[in-house]
Amino acid sequence: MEVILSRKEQIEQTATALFKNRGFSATSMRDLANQLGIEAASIYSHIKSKEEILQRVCFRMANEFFEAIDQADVRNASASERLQAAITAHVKVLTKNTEASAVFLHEWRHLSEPHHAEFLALRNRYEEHFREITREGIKAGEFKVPDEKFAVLTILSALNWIHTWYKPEGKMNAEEIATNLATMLLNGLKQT
Amino acid sequence: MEVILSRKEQIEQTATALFKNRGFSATSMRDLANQLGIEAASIYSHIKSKEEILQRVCFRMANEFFEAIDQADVRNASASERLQAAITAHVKVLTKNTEASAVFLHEWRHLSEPHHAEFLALRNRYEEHFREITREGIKAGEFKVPDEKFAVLTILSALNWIHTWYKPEGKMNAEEIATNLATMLLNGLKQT
DNA sequence: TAAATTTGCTAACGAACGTTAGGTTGTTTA
DNA sequence: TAAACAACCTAACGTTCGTTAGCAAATTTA
Repeated sequence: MEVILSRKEQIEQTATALFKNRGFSATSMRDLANQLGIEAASIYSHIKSKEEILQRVCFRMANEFFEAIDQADVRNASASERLQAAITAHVKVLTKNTEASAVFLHEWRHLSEPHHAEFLALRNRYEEHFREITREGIKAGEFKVPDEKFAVLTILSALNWIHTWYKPEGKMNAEEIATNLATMLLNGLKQT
Repeated sequence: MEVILSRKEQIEQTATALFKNRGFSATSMRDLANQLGIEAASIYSHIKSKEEILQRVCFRMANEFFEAIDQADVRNASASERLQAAITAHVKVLTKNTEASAVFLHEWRHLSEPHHAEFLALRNRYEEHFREITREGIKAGEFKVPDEKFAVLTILSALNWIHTWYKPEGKMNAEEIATNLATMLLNGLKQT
């Protein structure tokens, strides 16, 4: 199933890989052009600036994460079930595109204002979704944990390393990874 | 208790803060000089190159992490107790110096060869310590987890986010954070 | 007090950077 | 078939980069 990419999408994809491996600042437009087999100046027929690429990747991924947990959220379920669903959704987005995820997680700080602030607000809103579920679980007595902020940071931290080692051809598929992680982390919340 | 720093140590410390906040590549020698109140060229009276600073920080931290788990390791103890000790030691190093920890965790990839390879070998040896404990715990039936590599990656991932939010003046001190995290993560390993 | 060391300066180097201007070629649309 | 567009080129711009050379002043050591 070959997907035909426009030149602009090719540039974005190649840049994403470079941004993941070397970082945004350490990737030059000449590096990127070289990888594409064209001249650096030619890239500017398709994009406005180097930062525009970063912006597009960061905000597209933010959207994907939001859509994933929105679709996965089941009302009228226990906090455990809801958190399990959110974790699974998060892991699926992470594993579906590890390179863009890495950029989303690490390179956003090179965004200039106002995009930088806007990104942080989005991220906070995303994390708030997890905090809300966790708070409910604490209130209902499902989770025994001193602080929901602390718990959520720990959970997301554990998840957000996946992009460094996940390979589609590895022995665990995304589903299994999600299940294992969700089980492990939920058990951690339940005990005292 | 004011510690008197040599000029070289001042440079290293200031550079570490900048490397954490903006990244190695996005920090220029002129930025660093400006922060120190001197000219960029003056820095070269004390160090050989920009990368030398990065090398010193990365390998000094690697040493600190090794020393911490070596001192903390208690033989003739259960895997749970040993892992608890290792987690606590790791967290203590992380919280004692969040800036150098951030550089250690994220900026090492800008090391050139052979330092880059040497660093990765050290990191692998460090993680092997955790894997060995976890393997033993699985064998002894203490931990119910499908794969020790997976478990260790998850544990260290959860720990290695601390530097982004930990503040010495926050409501949890390093000891409490370590205890909470160790409890949570160990419980995650024990259940099925 | 003489010598050595530390700490800083100004000036400048060559290289790399993101980006623009202006043009050519081939393909698609009206 | 003419016009519009997509995709790329060469050449060059102004800026910033890490770093070196050579020198000056202050402080420490012998």
